[in-house]
Order: sequence, then structure tokens, then C-alpha cells
Amino acid sequence: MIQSIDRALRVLTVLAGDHRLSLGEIAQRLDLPPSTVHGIVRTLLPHRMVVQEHDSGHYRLGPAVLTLGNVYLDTLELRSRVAPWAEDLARRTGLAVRTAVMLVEDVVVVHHEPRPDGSRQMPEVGIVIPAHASALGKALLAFDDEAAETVLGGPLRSMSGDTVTDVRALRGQLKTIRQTGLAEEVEEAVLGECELAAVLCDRLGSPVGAIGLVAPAEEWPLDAAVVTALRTAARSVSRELGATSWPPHGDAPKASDMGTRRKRPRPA
Amino acid sequence: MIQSIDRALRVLTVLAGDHRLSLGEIAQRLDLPPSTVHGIVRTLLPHRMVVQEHDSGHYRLGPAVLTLGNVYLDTLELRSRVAPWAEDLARRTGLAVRTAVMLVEDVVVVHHEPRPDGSRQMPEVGIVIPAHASALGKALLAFDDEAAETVLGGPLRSMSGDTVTDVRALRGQLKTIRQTGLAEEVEEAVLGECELAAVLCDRLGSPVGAIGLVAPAEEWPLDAAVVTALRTAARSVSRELGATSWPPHGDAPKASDMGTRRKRPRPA
DNA sequence: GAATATCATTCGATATTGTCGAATGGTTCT
DNA sequence: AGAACCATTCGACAATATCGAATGATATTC
Repeated sequence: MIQSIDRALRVLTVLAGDHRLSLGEIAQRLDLPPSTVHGIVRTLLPHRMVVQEHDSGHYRLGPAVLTLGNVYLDTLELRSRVAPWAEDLARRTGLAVRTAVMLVEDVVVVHHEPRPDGSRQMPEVGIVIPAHASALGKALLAFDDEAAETVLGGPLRSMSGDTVTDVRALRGQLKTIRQTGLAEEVEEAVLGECELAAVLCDRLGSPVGAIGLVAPAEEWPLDAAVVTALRTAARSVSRELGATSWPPHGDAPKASDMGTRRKRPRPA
Repeated sequence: MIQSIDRALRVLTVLAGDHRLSLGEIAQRLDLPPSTVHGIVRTLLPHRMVVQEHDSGHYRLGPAVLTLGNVYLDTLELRSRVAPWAEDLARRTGLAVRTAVMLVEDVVVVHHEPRPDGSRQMPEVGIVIPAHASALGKALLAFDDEAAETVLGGPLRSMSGDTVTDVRALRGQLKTIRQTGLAEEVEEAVLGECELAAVLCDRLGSPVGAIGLVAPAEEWPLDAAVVTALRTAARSVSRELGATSWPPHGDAPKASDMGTRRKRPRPA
């Protein structure tokens, strides 16, 4: 691992947490001398990954990060495959539909179909939610042992009063999810908001994302028809991605298995 | 400038251009030995700035770039200030409204208010357009000498048959824009699409962005009332950002002036 | 089906390169 | 007016990234 690049990425991460930081503040958070950090931001600056406020000298993220994010979305097969199904689901259920992928200990929303009531809703693409506090995250963790260990090993932040932060309780939930194929979350991330989610798989049977229905607490639990619609959508998207079975059996290759590459799923 | 970080950012840029590249292809495009590039991507990988396809070994951008882009948007004062005005403009004119900022030789759309006809439109936030081929870009270049020189100095890519690629012609356009405060573009970036744009300024009088109306070629030129509405919106947003006059007089401090910092506009 | 070409990856020697402490000039607060 | 803070510059040192060659494994070709 290249030290300076790792540090540069850490600078970006810090800036993503607390927007608008002085050079000294960044240095403090990274436990590095200010002059070292200065060299780093000086390199990020011409690429516009960060910009400097011309009055205070503080640093913030720059427009270049936005273009990268846009390209990521445009080229994500999961997203284009999910889009029509999400639209269909939203119309059928009257609920908002979110699709997310794993990002270390969190999930990132890569697609958001607003609930079809004509109201103006904030687009949620790009938001980050702790995996253990969201149905989307739990649906993924249940079929991704590696990520599950990462999350359960680290500290479990509490998002709301109802966030499940007990490791044993979470392991139990994941086991249930593996059986039913569905993960749920009741006001664990955001008060008044519940979610039902299902994992999405690719041609290797690996979990690559999750799709979920977001409902206000008053409408919880969801109708059986709605649950079925979600399962159908998850299965259909997975099939379009090349998965041969759904829910997955849990023997999918782990993300770190890079030695054993193969284009097609292992023949039985 | 730190070499390895610069190279890492170049890797990301290359990946933003051609999604899905093998290690060797990246190395070739950057004119670097594969082993050097490997060290770089190896560092980007755990941060999920890039991910590796587990079947082909090819690299692509990762979900981490999306979260950065989202934070950038959320913290952009320009964006939050523009949003209500853009909505108002769209309702009043029946046209789509775009807001963009400068990114080296291009502009990046940071806000997009779809035309209010109820149709489903692709969100354009994050897309990149060559500055010289868009009204948004020309509105910015007219008041940003530094950026103008960068763009006019480099090669002027042609986007459509009507793209103006002649430096002298462009300089003439910029002069006109400085007088009228409005920039236009007729099918220069996308065939069948025209745009009228105005610059947005901050408290220092520096151009920080541009707002524009997008119209199909059939509806061009725009009504006088529509033109006035755009001017009013641009002036209003600029005032909310702290600008004391609009259009700007062109004596704004350049982005590179970092020695002379001041919180408020220079008193007269 | 054996042989070749391609590719990602590892390793280690080299000197290039990033690192860090101290100093500078500017600005803001007391 | 003085002190404190801050971004920035500089230069010496050695830690560190770089690159060529080697490896293993996989597709491709004959």
C-alpha cells in the first residue's frame, strides 16, 4: 500500500465527514504534521478533488468528485437493471424504493425511486447508512460473511433509540434473513421510517446489492402482496444479472477471492 | 506536487473516461509500468475508490466516489441557494433549468430542475460539458479570465456540427456576454438543444457558477419575458450569495489569488 | 491437447521522492 | 500594538515509491 495515496484518500474521507476544514484541522484529525497535509492538498487542488475557499483558506471537496460519482452510477449494471423494476414496484406498492451496495461497514444508495404520490422528495442517491442499522445492509450482510464479520467486529453505532447494537441479536437476525430471503428494519436508522429489503445477486451468486421498500411507521407491517412483489423484483433483477438461483445458498465466492477467476458460474 | 497522488488521481480520471479497464490498459494510457499502476490501484481498492471485477480482473470506479460526490452537492451553498429559484424559473418558463460550476476546461452540472411537463427525464446532475460548447461555460468564461485562457489555449473539441471552435469567434462571443450578461448556445453541444445562461457571483464578485435555461431548437429564440426571468434569477441568486452588483464588472479576484485573503468585499 | 501469449501480481534493489521540523509572512483576535 | 494563529515555503534526511524481472495462472492458438 502506498503511504501517500492512502493519506490523500484519508484527507478526502475526513473532508467528506466535516465539510470545510482548515489545514490544521485536517492534520490534527489524521495525526500528521500540517506541512505533510499541505503537500497532499496541494496535489488534490489542481485536479479539483478539493477546492480552497478564497476568503478563509479552508478546504472542501471539489467538483471533480461529483463527476466521478456520476460516472460510477452511469456504468453500474446493477443500477440500470434495477431501474425498471424499482419503478414498477413503486407504482404497485405506493412506496419509495431504494437500491444500495456495500461500502465497507455501510451501504450506499445507488438508486432511489420516490414514492409515487407526486410530492417533491429529496433524491437519496449517494447517501450512506450503517449496514447494521438498515434493512438493505442486513440483507447484504446475511449473504456476505466477510462483510458481516467486518461490521460485527467493529463498534455498532446507534442511529436511533431502536437501533440493534447487540452482536448476538444481529447474528440471529442474519440467520433469519438467510432463511426468508428478506430483511427488515423498524425505525432503526431513521425514526418513523421502516424498510423491507432483499438481496440481489450476480452471475456468480455473490451478493452485489439490495433492494428495499421504505414505508412510514404507520403503514408497517406491509401487506403480504407487497412482500411478494419485493421478492419477485429481487429474484427478477438477480436473474437479469445472471444469477441461477435466488435466494442464494450462501456458498458464493467471497469478494477477496481473486485468485480463482472464472467467467461463468461453476458447473454442477 | 506529490507524484504518487497525482498518478492515483490520473488513474481515477482514466477510469472515469473508459469504464472497465485492465491493469495493462491503465498503465498504457498513463505511460507507466504495470507494476507501478498495480501499487496504486492496490491502495485505491480498500478505500473502494475502485473495485475489481471478480471475473475478469478489470478495474472500475467504486462506490466510495459516489459518497464523495453526494457530500459535495450537499455542502454546496450555490446549490441550495439556486434550488428555489430554479424551481420558480422552470414553473414560469416551462423549461428545464441547469446550474453548473467550472471544472478546469469543462463545466459540471450541480443542479438540474427538469422541465415541468410531468415527463420522466434523466437527472443531469454530474454531467460534464466542454466549457466552450455550452452557454453555461461561456457565461462563466466571460467573467473568468484565467479559465478563459486555459480553455482558449487548449484544443477546442467539436461536439456537434455547430460547435464554435474558432478562438477569435469565441473571444468575440465572450466580449458580447460581458456586455449583455447573457450567454447563448445553439445546438453546439447537443443537436436540437439550445441554452441561454447567466453567470452567478459570490460576495467577492467572483464567478462561481452559471444558471441556464435549456430549450429544444424549435422553441428558439426565447421570449423576452423568459430572458428577463433568467436575468432576474441570476441577479437574485448572486445577491443571496453576497454579490453587491450584477452583472459583475470583471475586476473580481482570480481563483489563484490566495495571498490576499479577505472576508468581505474590499470597501470602496 | 500441448504450447504460447496474455495478464495480474509479487519481489527486491535502487535512488527517487515524500516527509517533517523549523522558519516566514500574512491575518485576526486580544 | 502585541500575541496567537494559520497557510505556506524550504531543505536535509531517510523512508519510500518505483521499476524490471520473475511467477503463476488463465485464455488462446495451432
